[in-house]
Amino acid sequence: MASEKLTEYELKRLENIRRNDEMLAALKIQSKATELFAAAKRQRVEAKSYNVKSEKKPKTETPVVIRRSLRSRGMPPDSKGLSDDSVDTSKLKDESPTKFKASDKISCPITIAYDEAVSDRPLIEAIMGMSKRETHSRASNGEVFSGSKDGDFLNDKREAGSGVSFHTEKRREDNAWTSLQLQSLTLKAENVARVVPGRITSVRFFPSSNARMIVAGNKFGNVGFWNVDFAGDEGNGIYLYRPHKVPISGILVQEHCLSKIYTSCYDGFIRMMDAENQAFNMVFSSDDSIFSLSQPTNDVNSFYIGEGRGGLSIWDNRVGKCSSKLALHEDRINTIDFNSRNPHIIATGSSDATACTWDLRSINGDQLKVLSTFTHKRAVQSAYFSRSGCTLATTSTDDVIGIYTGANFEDASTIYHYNQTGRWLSSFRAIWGWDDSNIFIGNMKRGVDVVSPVERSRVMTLQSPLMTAIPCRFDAHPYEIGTLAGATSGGQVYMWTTAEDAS
DNA sequence: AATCATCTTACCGTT
DNA sequence: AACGGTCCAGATGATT
Repeated sequence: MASEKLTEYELKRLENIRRNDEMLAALKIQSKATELFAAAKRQRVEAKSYNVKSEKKPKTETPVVIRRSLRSRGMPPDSKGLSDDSVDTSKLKDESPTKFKASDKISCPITIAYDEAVSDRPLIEAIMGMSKRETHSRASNGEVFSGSKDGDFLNDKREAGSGVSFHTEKRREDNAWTSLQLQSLTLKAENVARVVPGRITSVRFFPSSNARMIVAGNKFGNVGFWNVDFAGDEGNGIYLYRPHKVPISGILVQEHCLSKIYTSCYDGFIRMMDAENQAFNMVFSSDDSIFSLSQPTNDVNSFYIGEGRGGLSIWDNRVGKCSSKLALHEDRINTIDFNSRNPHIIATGSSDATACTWDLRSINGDQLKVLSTFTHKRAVQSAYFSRSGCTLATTSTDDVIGIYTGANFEDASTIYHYNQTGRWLSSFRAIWGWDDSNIFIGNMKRGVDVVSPVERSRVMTLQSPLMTAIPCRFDAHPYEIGTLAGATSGGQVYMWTTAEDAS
C-alpha cells in the first residue's frame, strides 16, 4: 500500500541521487573553493534598508519579559502577578509611534514604525494586487498556477513560465533538476536588504505564485515587509511596522487570503494585519508567551499555538474559542508542523529535548496520544516534515540534524551539524527545500549548508561575499523553486535565486 | 522544584 | 580596526 509506494519512491530517488554522485562531488570541490575565497575577504556592503530616522533609533529599551501565566507560576488566578503593563513600563518616550498596550484587545492602527514620511500605500496596493491576481488565476485555471500573461505588476524580471507551480512540479518524481538548481543558486546584490532592525526571529514568503514578498519579524516586535519586485519611484519596497513589543515567534499568511497577515509573539498575542482594513487586529491572547504558530493547510480557521511550557492550544477562529488546550511537552514548543500526506499528524519540536509526532484525532481532555518521540540530548529547535510527508527532520542544539523515515518514522539517522549559535543569534532550524532531497540550514561561517538526508551529509555550502552575516532563519518560496530567503541577526534578508535559464 | 548566577556567542554603531 | 553594548537562549552548576 502506502508504505510500498513509499519505498518505491524512495528507491527511485536513491537511484537518481546515485546518478548525480559525480556532479555532487564536483560541487563539493567547488564549494570548498568558494569557502576559501569568501574567507579571504569580507566586505561591508550597505544595500537596501528600511528607512530610519536617526532620532528614532530603536533603543533596546524594555527588558524582555517572558509572559507566564499565573497557573504556570503556581499562583492563584486572582493574585497580583505580572501585570500586562509591566512589560512596557519604563522609558517609552522614544518609542515608535505604534503604541502597543496589552489592553488593546480589539485593534491598533497600522503605522509605519520609523519613518512616518514614507507612505505604506504602495505596500497595501501590492498586497491587494497580489491577492486579486491570485484569486483570478485560481478561478481561471482551477489550479494554482501563474499564467503571468497579465504580469504588469511584476516588471517581469522573470521569464514567462518561470513561475512554475510547486504543486505541479513536485509530481515529477525525477529530481534531476535538484543538483542543477543547487549549482545555479546565486545571491544577487539587489536581493539583499535590511528589512528590520536587529535580530530576525521569523521569516516568511507570501504564498503567491506571481510575486516575491517577504515578511520578517524581529526581536523587538517589528514586522517588516520586503516587496522584492518593487519597481516604484518612492522608497525601496521595504515597510516596517511594530504590532508587538517583544520577539515575534511566528508569521502566517494564508494562501487564499493574502491580505491577512498573522503574527504571534512572546507577548502572548496573535495579531492580524489586515491590509484591506488597515488595522492590526487582536486575534488571540494568552497569559503565556507564544513560541510557535502553525495551521493545517486545509483549515484556515484553525490556529495551532505553542504557548508556555509545552502547551499547545487549538484556536477556532470562527467561534473565537480554544477548542483544545493540550499539555504536550515539558518545555517550550519551538515548532509545529503538519504532515502533508496526513493532515491529522503533526510534529512538534521542543526545548525539552524531544520532537514528537501526534495524531490529532486522539485528543482526550488535555492529553494527546504521542505517536513517536524522537529524543535529542539538548533542546530541539525544529521538527519539520518533508514535502511529501515521508521524512521528518529535526534540528537540535546537541549539534545534530535528525532524519526519520519509514512508515512510522522509525528509521532514524543523524547528521552532525554545529548548531551553537550562542546568545546573539537565533537558533538554526533546518528547513526542507522543494522536494525531499535537500535540507537547508545556516552555518556559523556565514554560509548555507545544503544537506542531503539520503546521503546523510552536507553536499554543498552556499556562500557569497554579499552574505555579511550569519543566516539563521529560512523560508523556501512555496511556488518558486530555488528561491530561498535567509534571515540574519542584523535584520538582513538574503534572497537566493536560481539563474533563470529559460527551459 | 524552582530560582539564581554565570558563561557562551556575533552584529552593529561608535570611536 | 578596535571596542563596547547588546540582554532572557540555553546549558550548567549552586543555592533555596
